[in-house]
Amino acid sequence: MKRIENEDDRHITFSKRKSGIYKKASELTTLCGAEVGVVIFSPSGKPFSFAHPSIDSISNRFLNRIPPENNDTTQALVEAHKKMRLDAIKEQHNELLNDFESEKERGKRLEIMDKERRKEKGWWDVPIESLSLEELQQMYSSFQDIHDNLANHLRMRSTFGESSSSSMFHAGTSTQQPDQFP
Amino acid sequence: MKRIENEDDRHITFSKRKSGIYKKASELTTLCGAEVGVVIFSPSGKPFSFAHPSIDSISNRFLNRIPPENNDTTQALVEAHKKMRLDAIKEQHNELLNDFESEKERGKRLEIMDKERRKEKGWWDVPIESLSLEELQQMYSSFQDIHDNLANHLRMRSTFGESSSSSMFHAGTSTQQPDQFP
DNA sequence: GAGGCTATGCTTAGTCA
DNA sequence: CTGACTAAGCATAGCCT
Repeated sequence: MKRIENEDDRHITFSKRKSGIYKKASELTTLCGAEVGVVIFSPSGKPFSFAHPSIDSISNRFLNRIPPENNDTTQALVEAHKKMRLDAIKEQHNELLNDFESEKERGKRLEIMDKERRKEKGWWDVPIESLSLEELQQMYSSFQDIHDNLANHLRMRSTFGESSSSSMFHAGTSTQQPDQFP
Repeated sequence: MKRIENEDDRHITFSKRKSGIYKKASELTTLCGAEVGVVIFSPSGKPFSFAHPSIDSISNRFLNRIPPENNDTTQALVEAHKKMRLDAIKEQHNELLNDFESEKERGKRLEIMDKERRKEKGWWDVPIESLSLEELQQMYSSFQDIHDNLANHLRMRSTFGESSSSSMFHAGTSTQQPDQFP
């Protein structure tokens, strides 16, 4: 499976397969009741897209809104869209563009904050769900080290009392020594 | 062709066909050099997505910008019915919405991580020497809990495991890779 | 939930209109 | 760019682990 070099063949294949994907997508919606959106850029950069039940429904779902109307058939939606006045679409388009831009900037801001906080606060303060298996394993062994560390400390204290000399020992500064997970 | 009524069958079909669509999409990119993005909501409302080369690349292309960083690795983030053809503005409109949704999804993800991180104030990052024996013991058992928690998590993952290796598909939980641990 | 298996039917490449 | 046609190949429903 590799790139089709002949230009005409490539275009034909693109068109046919695009239709094929649209069909698969619609079948998924009818069979499973899923909502599907597809965006495709042709090799020449032309944009195509498909969505069911409608773009609005899918975007509303993203925006946690209640769909204003959800009983429309796809055909009806297509007709409705065709009937929409050009300037109305353009207006919405521009509005969306603005929203998209601010949303994108917000995302960037959050991401930067995220990274900075991670630097400040340390590697352990991360939601477990978002970690890969390897990262989780590393975290596990790191905590094991800390755990052992604390155990030693407790043992020392209860044996020799408060005689700790090194003043600024932090629990979390243990060195990483990846152990095998049982 | 109609909705599958049996719930189990419907879920299985959904999962298989989703993979099928992802495959078709990736084939389209390799055969024709197209860029494809797919967003799917399962019948239960769970979001899935697929994109090649990446969501960012596609949205940047749409915004006529030069991609800030173009890693060709396939990423996960994000189909159909009889073919319907839309005019160029409608298509652009849809694409913008799709990209907007993806961006929103990403923002939401980051925000959730942010909140979760805010909740926990890093209570363990305290000099051990400054703790009383009692506090130290509490800390010890807390770390034991975390430790056990991680162990459970690891066991669950390695048993029922998310198919974490194939990076092309993801279940909408997170695409964010945390920084590497020390 | 994931993956293997098989018969069936659908999709596709190639070609022409 | 779309439609039709055919042979070959692929996806999938259903069933099982």
